[in-house]
Amino acid sequence: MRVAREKRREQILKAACEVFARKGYRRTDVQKIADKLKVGKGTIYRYFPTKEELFLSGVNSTMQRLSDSVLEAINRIRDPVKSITAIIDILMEFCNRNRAFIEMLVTERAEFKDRMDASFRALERMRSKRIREVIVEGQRRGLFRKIDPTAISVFLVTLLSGVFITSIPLTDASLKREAKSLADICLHGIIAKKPANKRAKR
Amino acid sequence: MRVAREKRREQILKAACEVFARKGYRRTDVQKIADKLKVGKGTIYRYFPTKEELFLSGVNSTMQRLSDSVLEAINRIRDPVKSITAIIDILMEFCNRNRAFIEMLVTERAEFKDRMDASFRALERMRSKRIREVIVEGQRRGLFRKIDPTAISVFLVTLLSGVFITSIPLTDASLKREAKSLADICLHGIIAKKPANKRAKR
Amino acid sequence: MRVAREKRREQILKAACEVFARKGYRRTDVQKIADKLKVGKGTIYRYFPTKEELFLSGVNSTMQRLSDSVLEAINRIRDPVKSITAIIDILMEFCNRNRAFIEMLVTERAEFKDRMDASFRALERMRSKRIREVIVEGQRRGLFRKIDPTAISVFLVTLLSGVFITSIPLTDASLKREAKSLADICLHGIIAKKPANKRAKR
Amino acid sequence: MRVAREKRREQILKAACEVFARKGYRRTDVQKIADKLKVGKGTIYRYFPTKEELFLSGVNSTMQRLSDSVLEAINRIRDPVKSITAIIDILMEFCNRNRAFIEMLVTERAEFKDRMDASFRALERMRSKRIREVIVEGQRRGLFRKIDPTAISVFLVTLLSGVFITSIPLTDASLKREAKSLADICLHGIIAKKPANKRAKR
DNA sequence: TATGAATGAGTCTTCATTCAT
DNA sequence: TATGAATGAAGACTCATTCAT
Repeated sequence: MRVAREKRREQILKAACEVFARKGYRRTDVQKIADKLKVGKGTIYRYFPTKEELFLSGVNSTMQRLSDSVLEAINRIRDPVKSITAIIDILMEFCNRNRAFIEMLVTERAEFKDRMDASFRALERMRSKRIREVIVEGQRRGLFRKIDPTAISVFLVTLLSGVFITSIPLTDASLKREAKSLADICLHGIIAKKPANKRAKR
Repeated sequence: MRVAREKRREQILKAACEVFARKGYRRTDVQKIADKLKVGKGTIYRYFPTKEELFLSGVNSTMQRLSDSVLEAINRIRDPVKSITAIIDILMEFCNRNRAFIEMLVTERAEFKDRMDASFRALERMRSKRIREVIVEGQRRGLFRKIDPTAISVFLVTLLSGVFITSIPLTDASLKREAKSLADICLHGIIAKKPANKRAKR
Repeated sequence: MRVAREKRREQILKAACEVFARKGYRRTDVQKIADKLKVGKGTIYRYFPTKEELFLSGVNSTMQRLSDSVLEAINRIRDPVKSITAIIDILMEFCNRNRAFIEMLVTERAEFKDRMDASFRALERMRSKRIREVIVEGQRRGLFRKIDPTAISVFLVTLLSGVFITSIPLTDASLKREAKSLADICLHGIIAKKPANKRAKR
Repeated sequence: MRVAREKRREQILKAACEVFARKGYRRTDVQKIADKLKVGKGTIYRYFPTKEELFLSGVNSTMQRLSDSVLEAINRIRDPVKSITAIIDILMEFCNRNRAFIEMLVTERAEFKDRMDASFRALERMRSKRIREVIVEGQRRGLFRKIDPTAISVFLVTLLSGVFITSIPLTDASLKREAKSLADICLHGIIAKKPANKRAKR
């Protein structure tokens, strides 16, 4: 069945992501992706020169989407506190929606260490650079504690990475709740603030 | 070269972990492990029935070690605040020491989802159960904020998972420093605590 | 782009020969031929039922041209000595002009042994039959040595075959020169003719 | 069935040459070679990393043998005239004995133009260099006509190349006869030497 | 017990050919 | 008539596992 070029490309990418996500890169037979689409194996190779390219295309396009929405939120929201909350929110939602994809991403790290880390790290660096800006701005406004901004940024990236890989299927409602509590603890910590005199003694 | 059975088993396990860690499960050729040990391939199969078994044995034994030292710390330390700090510390040190292994673990998730998640989740559940106990105890003593203990436990597991995968090579000194700052933010949050009247408004 | 059927056929044949010559039969992708002509792949199949047929058509038509010009020369030239010279000349010029094609022919032998040798040998037999006639005529007139005409014919065919495959790019001038010296040695041999008494002693 | 390493290598090379010779490089399925040896396909890949390498190894080892025996003859024989005869003789015998291989060689030229021509041309150059020396020596002794030695060498190489590809199965006896007549014509030419009265006496 | 040669199922990739548009 | 998207058979190569020595 003939289909417009760009559309077919999208179809293949989507199906491939699903199968890769479910089985992992190595265990995925290109034939399986073809079967899923009820398409000949050759068709897939008309659109992507190798299995690897297919995989990486899926990864990159999804990563781009994520990165874009995080950056957009940071740029849109003026309040640093809300920015932090928003980032956690967006990431959790993304992870929940793309659970399968995340699995894929994780695999990829091991498989494509070399070829991938480039684009991967690039995104990461950009992300943490923006996050750092948010932090510095928050400190400037006296909203955030005056500790090394890098330490905060490392903390956030670590937490966000954790969100990335621990994703458990959640309903929309419980997702919101969980994102909220994560942000809350992230912002206020675990320790009870001793009322009058004694602050957290550290 | 004849060696006591148990010792040889350990040797193989160690070499296997190293190679698996570097190349990933699929990309690791059993021959490579044999080469590394200067041993025939058949020898390896005399100790482990399949490649998969070899891999899983490596994972389990290492995970067990990690789990043990975390639990030991929790059991030993009576102060909940110090427990939190200690857990982060231990985990970071472990991850720093076993970077290669972590890579392996990560791969594994995708590869062995079915066979592995059992033992994996078991550890995780146990770990978060103990962490939960620490939290509840902390709240009982008025040290921790009175919020849903599950929320805190989820927060901590998420953060620790992040530690798990974002591991970057660190010197012992900087490792300590980073663990400390992570624990600090974890405990006190990001928000500046407005002194007298105004609390963090969120 | 509509073109008269016969003309289009020629175009395809020409392009195909060039590509086949450069890459060899197996390594030639029909797509490449289509690309070269800026034509759809299907179009080619409208003119030639299979890739093999396309290839063989190219071979046959070129071989026919060569064979025709050799025979024409033999028929036109009445002097057997000049005939020999002419044959060498024509062949060398042909090989020089169709170097790429020759490569193709050579490949073909291995690829199409069965289907091809028929037409190939046919030409060869015909050619050597004519050459034999030239020789016999030369002997009748006392121009050629009275040795087994078959031996001479075998010698010539062998030499000509050598010309066929050793073709090196030559300018027109050096081609002429080389053809001349080849013919010269072919006619007079290598051995110095001892003047007075001692003839070539063999 | 286990076999000594070197011996197995030879077996594979031999079988491969035969199959390649019969079917051509491209049409040969490595499986076929394995079948012929009643061996697993993997076994072949234990000895030769790729099909191409297997092919080239066969070519090179045989070419080496040929080149060696030609050079040996040239070095051994002191009489330039006999050298010429010997070269033709050796080559014809070699071609007759290795007909299948020759087919393979011919294919190779087209398939491996780049990778192969190196070793091919090297041999060729070496061979024609030695042949040239024989010619110059013959001229020095007044045995050969005083024409450009390069012309003679080109003539001989062309003729020998022709021998190479026109090989037709021959009995030992007819082979000897044919080699003899080829050398004879090569040495004395076709033209009858009209002295005074006596015709070419042969 | 230790070895490494042998095996062949499993996969990626190519490309001649078909056929809906 | 011309096209080029789709197809799937064919074939190179890998590597876990077996087993004779």
